[in-house]
Amino acid sequence: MAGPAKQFDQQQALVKALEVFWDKGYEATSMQDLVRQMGVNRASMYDTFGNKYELFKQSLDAYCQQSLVNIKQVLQAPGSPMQNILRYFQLLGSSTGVVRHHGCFINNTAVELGPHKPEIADYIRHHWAEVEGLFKSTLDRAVEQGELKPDTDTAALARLFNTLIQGLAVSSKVRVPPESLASIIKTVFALLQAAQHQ
Amino acid sequence: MAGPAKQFDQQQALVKALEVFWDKGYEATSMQDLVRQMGVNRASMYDTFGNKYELFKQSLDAYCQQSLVNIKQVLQAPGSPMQNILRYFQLLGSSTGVVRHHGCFINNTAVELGPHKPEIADYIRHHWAEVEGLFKSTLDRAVEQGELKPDTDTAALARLFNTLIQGLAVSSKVRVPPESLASIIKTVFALLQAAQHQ
DNA sequence: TATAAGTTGGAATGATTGTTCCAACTTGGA
DNA sequence: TCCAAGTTGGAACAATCATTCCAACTTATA
Repeated sequence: MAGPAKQFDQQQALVKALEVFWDKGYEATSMQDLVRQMGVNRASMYDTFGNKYELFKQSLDAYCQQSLVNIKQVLQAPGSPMQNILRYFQLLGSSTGVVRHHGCFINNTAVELGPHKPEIADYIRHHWAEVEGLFKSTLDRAVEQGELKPDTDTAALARLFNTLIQGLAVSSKVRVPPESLASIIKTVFALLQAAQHQ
Repeated sequence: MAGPAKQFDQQQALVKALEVFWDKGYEATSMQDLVRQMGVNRASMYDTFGNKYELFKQSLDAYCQQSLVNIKQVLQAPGSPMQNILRYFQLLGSSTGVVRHHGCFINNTAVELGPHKPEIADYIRHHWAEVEGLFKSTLDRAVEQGELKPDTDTAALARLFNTLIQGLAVSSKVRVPPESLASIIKTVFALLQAAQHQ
């Protein structure tokens, strides 16, 4: 093979594309927007990433992988499993968290494209299954360590947590005050706490 | 005033427009789609509803009003307040409910337009405040009737319910099996039940 | 029945959409 | 130092976008 190497960093360009899709959504993002923000030539973009839809899927994939890394980092930290889960929810509501930032890209994509792109719906469903798996194994450790009662349905609780995250992400879209969102998390953990002492 | 009356039912046309926006979202819906589905002339549409954005807002308003009627009908039914709330969640997951249908139009709109149209974000935030108000007054009745402990934070619990609805609506977009969603609702109510006997 | 107000279909608008194409340029291997 | 492979900028593409405009038509009132 001859010819010059690409004049742009492929990974970095993908992150730029992700930011645009994250902010505007799939339909509202034009190739013009992408070319401008990515700082890459039109032809190079098509040559490297295929087309708008393929580029979008690659952006989604990058985001999901990073998301799993972030979740693991918090949930699998040493110390109390339940405290780790609580900390994860608190991070969501922090200034850099999904709730205060542009919301969650996966959430946006599920809503916008889920019903019309089965391929993307499947991808997200599987991603969420992984997320819930991480929550479940953390909850199982909590059971082992006596933080939760032995008969706890950890799988269902893990699904509840993910559903709650999606709900918080949607609420954040209309600028619900952070205190309101914090009170929701507090309520759930208080319920969980109370149910242990039955 | 002279001249012929409109040859179409304004209310009926609005419902048709709502269906299209509900299915495809704001950006992905073209005026062509609307003209076709509404069965109305292009010029009549602009004359009657203004433009695409105004038509969208009127669709959203119609949906929200109907939504409040539906919620009231279930929550304010005679009998146990907590049973009414449970029944509302079960209806969401039924064959005609939001979870199995195209999802919730308010949810879709919050995600797609919330961050970029403050006017719409405000509208939805206020609508959700009304919804939460309905849940809260139902929960307050539950406290009065001894179904919930007197120190229950009914406002926070009402917010939790709405957040949960939003989360379920998002999950439904990627065809999460209805049993999974049902198990989440079951878990929440079991937690609530358990916390009463502390 | 004549007139004016209002509605309707369809063409036309200019802007923007995603994508393709091509000539100019750059660089690795012989 | 050539040549071929590959990249780049920018023009060009047809299709579609939301919106406007106008002539033909319909109807309520006088």
